[in-house]
Order: sequence, then C-alpha cells, then structure tokens
Amino acid sequence: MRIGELAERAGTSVKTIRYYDRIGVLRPAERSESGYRLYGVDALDRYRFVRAAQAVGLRLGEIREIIALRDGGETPCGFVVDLIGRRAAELDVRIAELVALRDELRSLDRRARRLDPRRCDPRLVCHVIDGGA
Amino acid sequence: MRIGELAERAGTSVKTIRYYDRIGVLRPAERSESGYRLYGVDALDRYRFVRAAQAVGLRLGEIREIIALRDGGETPCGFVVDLIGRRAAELDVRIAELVALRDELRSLDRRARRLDPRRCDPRLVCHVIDGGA
DNA sequence: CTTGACTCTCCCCTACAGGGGAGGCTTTAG
DNA sequence: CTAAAGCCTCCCCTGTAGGGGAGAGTCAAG
Repeated sequence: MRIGELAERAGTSVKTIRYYDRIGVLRPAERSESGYRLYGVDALDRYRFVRAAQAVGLRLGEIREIIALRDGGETPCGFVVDLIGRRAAELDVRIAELVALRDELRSLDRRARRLDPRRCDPRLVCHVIDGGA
Repeated sequence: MRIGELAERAGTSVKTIRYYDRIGVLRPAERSESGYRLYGVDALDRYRFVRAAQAVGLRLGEIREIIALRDGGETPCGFVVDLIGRRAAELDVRIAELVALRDELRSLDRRARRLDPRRCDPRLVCHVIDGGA
C-alpha cells in the first residue's frame, strides 16, 4: 500500500508517516520504480507500536533504538524495562517540582489577596512577586 | 553602568541582558553616543523581579505584560493574581496527567518483569508495550 | 599609538514532533 | 488525452530562553 492509504488507515497524516521514515521508526518495505513508498500490512502494527510507545512517554529517538534492537534480531525487552524505569523516576522528580511550584503559586495567591494594590512599590514592579530586593 | 557590569552584578550573562532588552522586559535607561546600553542601579531590582517571576513559572512574555502595565502607570497586581491563579490551575491538570503517566509506567514495569522475553512477538517489536494489535 | 577588553548588530543553532507550501513527477479515472 | 489526485524532495516555520560566533566599532591603560 502507498503512503496515503497507510496514513488514512492509521488515522494520521502523510507528513507524519514520511517523518517516521526519515527518522527511522517506520521505513517502507520498498520503493516503487517511480520512488513511491510502499508499505506492507505490518506497517500498521508498527505504527500502532510507535504510538503506544509515545503514549507512555517515550520519545521517537528512544523508540527508534528499541526498533533497531528488534530489527537487529535482539529482544529489546530489557532495554525497554530500563527505559520505562528511568522515565518513571524522572517523572517522580518532575512531579515533585511541579507540586512545589503549584503550592507556591497557591500561597502567593492567598497572600496577594491580603495585600493592598495601592501600596505596591513601583520599583518592585509588583509586590505580589518579590524579587528579594 | 554598562551591560557587562550589570550582567556580572546580576550573576548572569551579557547575552541574557541583551535578550531581555530585545523582548522588552529590561530596557536600558539610555544609550551612550556610541550606542552602548547604559543602565541605572534600578536595573538590578528589575532584573531580580524578572527572575523571581520566572521562578514562579511565568514566561517572559507574561512578565513583559506585567512590566508594561507598571510602566504604563497601573498597578499590575490584579493581572498578576489572575495569571498565577490560572497557572496554578494549569499545573493541577498537568500534574494529574504526569501522575497518571507515571502510574502507568510503574504498572508496565511490574508487568514486564513477569513476562518472558523469549515469547516476545517480533511483529509487535516488544510485548512490554502493546500497540493493541 | 597600540593592544586588549568591551560592546554593537546580525545571523544561525538547540530540542520536539511534525505542519505548510513550492515546484515537479506519476498514476488513475473519465 | 486530459485533468485531478497523489506522490516526491527540499526548505522554512512553530515555541522557549537564550548560546555561539562573525565582523566591526569603542574605550581605557601602558
């Protein structure tokens, strides 16, 4: 099948499929004489895998590595497990940062409601946010 | 004072100060005849405000708006309160997404440890991540 | 007077996952 | 045969907060 059909069956855009070819996560089985990308039915499974991997937070560069292992004849499972373990740990850190930031915003918000705008020092731009000056 | 001194006193780079001028969050008081940026001492306070605002998650574009209000003679406090309220709400959403993602990664991780890599179906690339095929 | 440090503007580069469009073939239907 | 639709490559664009470096002008000390 050609790229347009694959894109439609996959529910995505032709641009995306071309992009996946370019970065090496979904290569066409072959090219026609005129240079058209030709895909087998398995391309649809491959596409779904890429999307599933993206959905759990993997980047296309990482997905490419997984696929390269598979295409090199290895089982990428160990690599994948490592990857998702690390990603989960990164997420823990990121979540903690965001929670801290949100809590600070909330307390800033509460504080701001008790402040009088007319007493805002112009040099500080806004006393709600204090540059520690 | 010239840009180099300001950058050093502020503990940042000349590039950053120039960038802040360009986007309008920290303009020099004047220019010398030769075109050098000249800053007053208040530039340091202004710089600290910008950094403090960034630290609570505001973007430079938003900070510029706050500063524009202040320089226009208004007290930007109301605007700032709105902004941080909205930002906090966005963070709530974002945090919830990340927590869900992390939990999914954790459960994927647990599941993966019970799977046998030798039974991994090559068509699916890796059975740890299931494209739903 | 010259050298070295400082400054200026202008332009390209980064990550991420594509989107938009130009200009030019190829294929398919009528 | 012709027109429309599909496909190709190539290049620029998005947002964020600057970083790197070129080429040229400026300022202070020796």
